[in-house]
Amino acid sequence: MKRIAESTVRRLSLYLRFLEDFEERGLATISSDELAARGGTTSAQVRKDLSFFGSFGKRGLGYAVPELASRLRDILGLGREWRVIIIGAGKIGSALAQYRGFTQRGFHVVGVYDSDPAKIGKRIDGFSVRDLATLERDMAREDVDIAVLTVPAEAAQQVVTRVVKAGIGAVMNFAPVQLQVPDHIALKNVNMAMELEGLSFALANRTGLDE
Amino acid sequence: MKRIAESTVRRLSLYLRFLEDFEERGLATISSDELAARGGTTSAQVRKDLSFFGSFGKRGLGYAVPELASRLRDILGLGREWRVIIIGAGKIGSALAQYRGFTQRGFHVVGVYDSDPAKIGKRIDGFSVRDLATLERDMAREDVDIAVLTVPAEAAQQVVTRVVKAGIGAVMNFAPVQLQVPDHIALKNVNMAMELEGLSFALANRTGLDE
DNA sequence: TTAGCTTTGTGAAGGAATTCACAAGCCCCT
DNA sequence: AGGGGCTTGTGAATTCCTTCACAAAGCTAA
Repeated sequence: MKRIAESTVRRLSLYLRFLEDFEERGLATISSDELAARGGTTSAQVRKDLSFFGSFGKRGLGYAVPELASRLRDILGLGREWRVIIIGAGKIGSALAQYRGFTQRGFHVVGVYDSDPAKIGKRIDGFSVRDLATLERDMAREDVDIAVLTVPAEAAQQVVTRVVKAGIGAVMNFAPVQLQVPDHIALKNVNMAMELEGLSFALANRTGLDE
Repeated sequence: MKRIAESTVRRLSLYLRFLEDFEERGLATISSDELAARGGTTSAQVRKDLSFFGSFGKRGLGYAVPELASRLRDILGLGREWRVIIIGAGKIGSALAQYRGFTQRGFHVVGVYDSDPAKIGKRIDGFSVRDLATLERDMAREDVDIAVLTVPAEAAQQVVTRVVKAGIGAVMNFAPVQLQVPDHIALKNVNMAMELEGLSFALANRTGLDE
């Protein structure tokens, strides 16, 4: 398959959310134009994005809402449950562990880890925080697809090396460092400070930057 | 000034973090090559990014670490304090209110709001959660630069309209909706679900997508 | 002072993503 | 059955971003 741009995948994700909205409201079809208006993009962009994966619409009519939603879920791999561990039971890690949006979209948190003895054993939303030392043993026992890293920046590289070695497929990194991982591992960085600095730049330079 | 790409600003933010690292360790100069290696990019990219704002290096030598760091802070508007309000005192909002990284980089949280009577008045890390109804009155009294939105998706557009009307300059939106704001308002979306779906896509399609 | 090594700054080239624009297809109405 | 009105799917054009490649400059050492 042709390489799909990151930006395309992000938009597919957006489209899906709108489609689910429409689905709930019982609408049968939607046009690329309507989808575009919701997502702040253009109808050509919507059609191009979808065209990478096939042609799902009917000319003159638009897209069948439930069908397109279902196709997008397939494309995005949301048909199955992904098993997630959260490493780092601090503020952010705990908030994420309790975040309902995860489960709603098929991301099932199976474990929360920390290396701080004060946190190990604590209960967070039904999970008992596990000792990071047992990570490898646990991962050998239970399948884990995605690791969410909410550890301090200094520890992040070391931890990611461990989860990669233990066979993780994807990593979501909240630490403000650029992690080194092998090419076949999917890596996403979420960096609050960087986002804020983007806003700061815009404010300082009075540039609108609506995404 | 020429329009600066979003991606460039993100990288500047990264570079700055590395420079601060180097600064702490007392290194005097750094080359575009070293900066690039840290940031997972190329030296040409680093030089091009910087070139939009001037020429800060010395040929044959590289960049003076403290000087470049200081220039980047200026460019990113980190020389001053930005005043931030958080709207939505749920899990994520509370975690952000307590997030030290904000203050460390000059983002000063001046208020936390909610409209739920059960949350109003509660203390979060030194703040008493304010009634959202008083938003406009408060904003007229105290300068606010940035609003962080951690409200439910259904409420987000309505709330953003209010803060924009009240004179906000920038918005960081955690709700999984695409907000409509005037062109002159800077808007950043942080969307956990979208990031996860990016990973899901990568896993489902076995595509490495190191950013 | 000059030669040799290094690294910047930047036009030009190349590549990637978005937008344009239109033929092809579908539906409805008469 | 044919015409009119819409909307898709997609090559081509365009715009935006990254990479190349090299002249210009600085430093060191002899």
